[in-house]
This record gives sequence, structure tokens and C-alpha cells, in this order.
Amino acid sequence: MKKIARTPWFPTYQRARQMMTAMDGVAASDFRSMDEAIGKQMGTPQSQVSWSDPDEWIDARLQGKDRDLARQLWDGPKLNPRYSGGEMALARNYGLLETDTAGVYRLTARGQAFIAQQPAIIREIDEAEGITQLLSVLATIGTAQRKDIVVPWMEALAPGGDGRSQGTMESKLYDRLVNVVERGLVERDGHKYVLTSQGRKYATSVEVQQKNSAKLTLDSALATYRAEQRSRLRDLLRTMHPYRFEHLIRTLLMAMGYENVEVTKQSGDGGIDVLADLRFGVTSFREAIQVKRVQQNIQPGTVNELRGSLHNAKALKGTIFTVASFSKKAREAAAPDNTVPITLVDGDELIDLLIKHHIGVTVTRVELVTDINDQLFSSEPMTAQEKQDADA
DNA sequence: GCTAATCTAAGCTAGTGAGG
DNA sequence: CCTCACTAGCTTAGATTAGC
Repeated sequence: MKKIARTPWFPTYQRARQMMTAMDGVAASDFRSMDEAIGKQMGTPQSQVSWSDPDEWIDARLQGKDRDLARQLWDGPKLNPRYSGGEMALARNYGLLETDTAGVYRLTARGQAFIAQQPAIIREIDEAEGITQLLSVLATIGTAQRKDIVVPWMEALAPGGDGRSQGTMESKLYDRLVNVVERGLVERDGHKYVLTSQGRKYATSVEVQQKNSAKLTLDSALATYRAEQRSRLRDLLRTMHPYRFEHLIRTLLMAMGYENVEVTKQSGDGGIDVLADLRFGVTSFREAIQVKRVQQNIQPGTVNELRGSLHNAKALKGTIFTVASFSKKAREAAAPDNTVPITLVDGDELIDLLIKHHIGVTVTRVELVTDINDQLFSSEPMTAQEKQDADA
């Protein structure tokens, strides 16, 4: 899966535009040469080298063409040549700047669109770099510190995480917050970040476009996933050992609130596999359960056999569990007039019960923000009516 | 066509200083 | 005074190239 928010040292778009404009027409080899010359002089944590003031170091540490290019970047757009990696990575990752046959950097059509701030390309990059997801998170949680944002943001990018550590994502988040603050989408007050009305508008417009399609994709993916898990459960139920199956039903009955649940002897059970008591207030009655782990649909004979042995087992009621299904005649036989009804539980219902009572399965709940109340976050002042409602 | 060497992009984290 | 934000540089995974 393609990771969202991949560009390292994610720059502000303002700086990226300046960098790309400055690099248009520069030979890629010249840039590489300057980058290498700088790289060779980088320090270590023990003997640190300062790169914060290019006016100081460009002349002292670079010569010739390297020096000229560094000057070009610094004197004009004030881009520190030491920290140009992010801008170049962005340009590379999204095909904004490419080398021509002569090895010279040229703005592509996409690059020109980006510099002209055309919404389509900006939105595409925002999407791939986790900006839109970040705005959504902020819209949901309101004013927040970075530490409050990072986990929900990671979840929004890749539910369950994508292998990158929280520390990594914290630094990525920092870069992206700087980016959205620069664009006026988010306002920063000390450690607190909050969406501006412009940011809210942008987040909403992106969401309205995405919501339907994203929600549909999610729904269909969930439906497919559920169907796959059910089908797997059904396969396992069909092949599991019959005696294990009886015990599985026993566990299920206990989870459902039955008492004194016992699996009867494996042979000579007169069609009864499990006995259990069901309590109703102060009284309780005995229920006899027949378990059929067979592929074929259950026929009326099985129903009648169970009903016949209820008396011997001192049971008032009977239930048949199967992994398959019941024939039409069997269903008729189960609920005739004047005699004791027999409850029938087929494979589908059984799987529902196992999932509902978490027997043999682990169920994870997924929390989704499915709608955002635009009115509540409106940039317009409150109307008199709204004020009145709020007070009431 | 395979392996080793080299290169590149991106992740990690120590250290420092600001904020509450 | 402690926690959090941020910088800066090292390390490493993965891709690419060279050598056999």
C-alpha cells in the first residue's frame, strides 16, 4: 500500500514554489555538485557545524559553480541551500520538476500548475501528504496540541498504522502543520492549533467531494470483509470435530445465559446432545438441544426424533443447531399446532450468535466520524434564534 | 544472471531551548 | 521545573549499479 505523507522534510508550499522557480533551468549535475560539497562539510553531534546563516558560510565553504548556485538560491528567494531537500523531494515525488535530455531541470506542466496554485494539483498533493486528513482531524477535535493530533491523524492516514513509529509521524506532523499555518488554513497560538474559517471551508469542500465515494468504498470493503470472515467461519464449522462442535454449542449456551449446561454421553443420547436450564424469573425449565454438524439439510425425521425424546430427558422444549440448513418439511414439523415447538438454528443464525457472543472470534469495533455538523462550525455569527435555542 | 558494493531516501533520536 | 517542540545529524532500508 502506498504510504500517505511520504515526503520527508515536507516544505511549505511557498518555499516549494520559490525553490522550483529558482531551479527551473539549472543543470541537475550543478545542483548535485553543490549538494555534495555541502554534504562533505556536515558535522557530527560532537563537533557541530552551523548552517543557519548562509551569508556567513556560502563564501567560506563553497567555491566556483557551487558557490554561484548557492548564492542564487540565497540572495534571491532566501532559500538556505543546506535545507533544500524537502522542496526537491516534493518536486520529484509529484513530477513537478524533471530533467530534460540535456540534464537540466525543467518545470513540468504539473509544476507550472502548482506554482500557479491551481486547486486540482494542490488538492492532489494535500491528499497524498495527509494534509486533508489533518484538517479533518482538526475539524473533529477542535483546538488541539500536536500530541493530541498525532494519533487520530495516524489513524486517519492508515487505520491500525502503516509500520512507521509515532516519533516519525510526530516529526512529519510538525512539517505539515507548519505548511497549513503558512497557508492560513490553521492558526497557531503557542502550542495550540485550530482551524481558521478558511481551513474549515477547505476541509468541508474536500470532504463533501470525498465523503460519498470514500464512505461507499469503506462500506463495500467492510461488507466484503464480513462476508469473507463468515464464509471462513462456516468452513471451519463444517469440518470441525462433532464432539468439539457440541462443546462449542455448550460454550455458546452458557454465554447466552443458560445454566447447568451439560454435554450428554456421546452415544445413546436419543438424539439429545446438550441439556441446559433456562431461568425465567423464579422458575426455570429444561431444554434439550440436538446438535447436527452435517453438510446435509436437516429433515423432519430429526425434528420428530428430538420431540419424542423430550419426555425422557424431562425437558419442556427442544432446539436443533446445525451448520447447514433445514428443509421446508423440517421447518413445518418444528412448529406444528398442539405439540411442543422445536426451535431451529441454522448455520447463518449460528454464526450471528457466535459473533454476537464473541465465541471463538474476536470482534473489533471501528469508530468513524461519519458526519460533521457544518452549522455548528459555521463561520457566520449566531442568529438570534440560535442564541435563544442555545440558552434554552 | 547473480551477488556485492554503492547510493539514495527516509526514519530515528540526542540534545537544546521554549512554554506553561 | 518539567514537559513539549524543534533542530540537526546519524543510521538504516531499499534501490541501483558494477563486477564477476
